[in-house]
Amino acid sequence: MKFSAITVDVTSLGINTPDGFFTAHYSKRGLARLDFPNAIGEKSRRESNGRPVSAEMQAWHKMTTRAVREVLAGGTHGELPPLDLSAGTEFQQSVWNALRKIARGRTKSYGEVAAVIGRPKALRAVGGACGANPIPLLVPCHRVLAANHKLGGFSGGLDWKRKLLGREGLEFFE
DNA sequence: TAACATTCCGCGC
DNA sequence: GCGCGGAATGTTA
Repeated sequence: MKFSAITVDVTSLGINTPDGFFTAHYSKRGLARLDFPNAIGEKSRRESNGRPVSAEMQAWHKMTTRAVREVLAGGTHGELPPLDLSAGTEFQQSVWNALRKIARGRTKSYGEVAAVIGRPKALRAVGGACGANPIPLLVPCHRVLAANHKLGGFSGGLDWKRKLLGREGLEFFE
């Protein structure tokens, strides 16, 4: 089931946090992507395209900003803007949906997540879906560990995963 | 077809 | 217990 990429104009807005400058991308449907500060050429960090941002989008960005800061501080995020997950396949969306149900400070293994969505043997694919997750932090892909309670991997860098888990109170990973 | 952010089993240490 | 090698596994580009 594929959906060839439609071109949707997205607006990029920055989020300044004690941990760096995140970038949020919004489509008409909601928050479509969230980028870590990290990284490689720190791509485009331009704020919107010069054009005024709609009131609705400003409201979304306000929620996103607050949510990101709260998560970084180790708390629970409050209200979130609508998430635009239309970029993912159905399988990926069901995985991301399952991830959102993991409470703060809790973890699941890739196998458990696979079982939750009714495909116990697709555990390997769950890993792939996590890697494709466009909205880390808000979709807590960092709470998924390997079965033996090992870290597994993380797109944004394993140090992030450790840091986030540590701030949620899992002292094991400090 | 060839990757994988997996997991399980059997080794040897 | 820990680490390594190898095999089976579902989804994706």
